[in-house]
Amino acid sequence: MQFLDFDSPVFNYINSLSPIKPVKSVHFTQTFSTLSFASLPSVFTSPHVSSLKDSKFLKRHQFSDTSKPELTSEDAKTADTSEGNLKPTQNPLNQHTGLNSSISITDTSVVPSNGCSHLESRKLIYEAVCPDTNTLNMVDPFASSIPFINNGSENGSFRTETEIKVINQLPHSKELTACDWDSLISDDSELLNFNSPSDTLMNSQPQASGDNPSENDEGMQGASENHVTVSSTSLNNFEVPMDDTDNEGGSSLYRGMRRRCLLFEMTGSRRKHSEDVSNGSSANVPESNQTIAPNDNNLHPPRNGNDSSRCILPGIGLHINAIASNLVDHKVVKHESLGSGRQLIIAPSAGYPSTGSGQELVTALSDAPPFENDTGPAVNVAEDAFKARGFVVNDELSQTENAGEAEACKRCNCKKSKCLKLYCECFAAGVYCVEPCACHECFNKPIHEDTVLATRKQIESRNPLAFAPKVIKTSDPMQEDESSNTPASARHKRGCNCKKSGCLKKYCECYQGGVGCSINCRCEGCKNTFGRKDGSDMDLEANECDRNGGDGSLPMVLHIEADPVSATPATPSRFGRFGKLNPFKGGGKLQRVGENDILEENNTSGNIVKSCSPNSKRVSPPHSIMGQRSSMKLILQSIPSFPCLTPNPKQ
DNA sequence: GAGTTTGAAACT
DNA sequence: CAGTTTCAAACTC
Repeated sequence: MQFLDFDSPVFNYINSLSPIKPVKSVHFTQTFSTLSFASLPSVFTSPHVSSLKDSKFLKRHQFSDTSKPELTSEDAKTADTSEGNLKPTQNPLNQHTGLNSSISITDTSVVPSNGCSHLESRKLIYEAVCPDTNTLNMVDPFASSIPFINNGSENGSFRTETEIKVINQLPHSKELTACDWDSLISDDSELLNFNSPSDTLMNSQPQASGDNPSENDEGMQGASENHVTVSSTSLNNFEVPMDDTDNEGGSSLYRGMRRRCLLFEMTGSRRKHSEDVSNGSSANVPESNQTIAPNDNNLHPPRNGNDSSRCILPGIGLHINAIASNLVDHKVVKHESLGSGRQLIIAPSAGYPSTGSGQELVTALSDAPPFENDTGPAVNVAEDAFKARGFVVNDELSQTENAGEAEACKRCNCKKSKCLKLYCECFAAGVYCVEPCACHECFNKPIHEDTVLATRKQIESRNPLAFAPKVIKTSDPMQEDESSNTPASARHKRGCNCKKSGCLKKYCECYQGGVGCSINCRCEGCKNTFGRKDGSDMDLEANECDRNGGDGSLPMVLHIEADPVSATPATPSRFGRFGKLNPFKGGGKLQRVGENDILEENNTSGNIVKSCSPNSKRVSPPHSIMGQRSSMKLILQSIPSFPCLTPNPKQ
């Protein structure tokens, strides 16, 4: 905001577009962040998840990678040096923001700053497809959200209804169901709101993020130097050059948002770059993948991939480990992010977050000042930010962060699997291995993206839920047992098969996931403190939780109330990561995890995500964020609800 | 840090 | 689908 010249034509223009005032943008920021998280919808990878999904993933994850990856050593240097300037790629912001960009009044025609017109076309198609792929939505947390985001981002502008319509008209668009788009478009007002914030962001935000230097080298430079070009409305253009002076302070929020956006965009941009550069790096990717992910093709590993902190792979479901990792990553982000914020990208998970999450973190950090109530130490701020975002962040998370640095640093140690099997925690969690990993002959790196994706596909073909979150909340009456109201209501998707551990050690996935055993378990001598297979001892849970709470070693479990519509198990974790919810139902509003109040308030909608830690501790919503709630809601809605729940086998 | 245990994942 | 093998995390010392 500060950077913005309120008097500038651009600003005026923006104002005219949106009722929202810049000042409020802050809230939006969070909201936005939330979106990011939210972006991931649910999740289960369904068998359908096709390449599309993958592709999306790739993009995402590129985002994540982007943070570093894009930067070549050279870039990195420049970026770093310039970082002060906020390398921030305008692109990211711009593109990404596009999402928000209501402003984006944009012409659909706008060519992304990136300049990849053809890409865009692809993207368009892709977008169209995405909506369809309910499956995607369902399946890939990343994917679902991504499409929109990416689209917007890639295109550099968010599509307005008109745009959307146009898209529909596109050849591929036919795949889209009208409903899908409708849902997307459905609420203009909301959309506007949503956008407006972003607009603000756009304007206000400097591109601090250096996230995608590569991507936007041009854009960025231009952006930084230039001022917003409203004309095309493309976000990219739109961007206001925040000059180097990114305000670290207030703008920081925006910055965070941007980053997220950037991440998404980055993917796309990355891909573009990668295309240029690589083609062959990766080995064999099934055509399907390629076709599906037009952009995916040549992924560039950001520098080897090593640099990239974990990159989230597309569409992978949450993994118990992932959760922990995420936590860890987040933490890391905090520390690092404070500085430049690039590092943040790490989203885990999945993560989801991935990416999103990672960014979120970043955002949080950077944003922290604005949000933070208490302004405590950076850490606190970050945590607050998390909570504020409604992340899955729950106490557990906090605990984990506090306690678990070691945990956070955990990485895989694969010797023979090449990190391409589910044995590998990183791979299973949908993230690339990073340097901290002690793996040998690791193929789970961006550089081998194609291989990774191909392997993923293969595994999914064998078991569609292989990458689905392992712990899910079952509201299914059938499965639900007495424990249903407790965190234990979450259950391991497959159940454990413990023979000797008594389900009291982390060998047991149920225990590890902080959930009780269920009828799905074949365990012997179950003593799971979170809930025995027979349903007894739930009372122990509380105690256990408390105990565990201390170490925070156990992953938190999100509870998602069963969505009648989506039979898919809501993956707690995923949601948590991405914060998205089931967009499926029309109007369903996503709730922030952990904010019980909100949940209650919005319960009517039906889809609710709750975050619970195994501890059952209640997560208290950030006080300061109240205003944000509304924004979140807006966001949620503004996020296109995924049209069809029905899995679209066809990608 | 090395070795053992464990159970999921993968294979047959 | 069941049995076996492989694998890497969790655990123990």
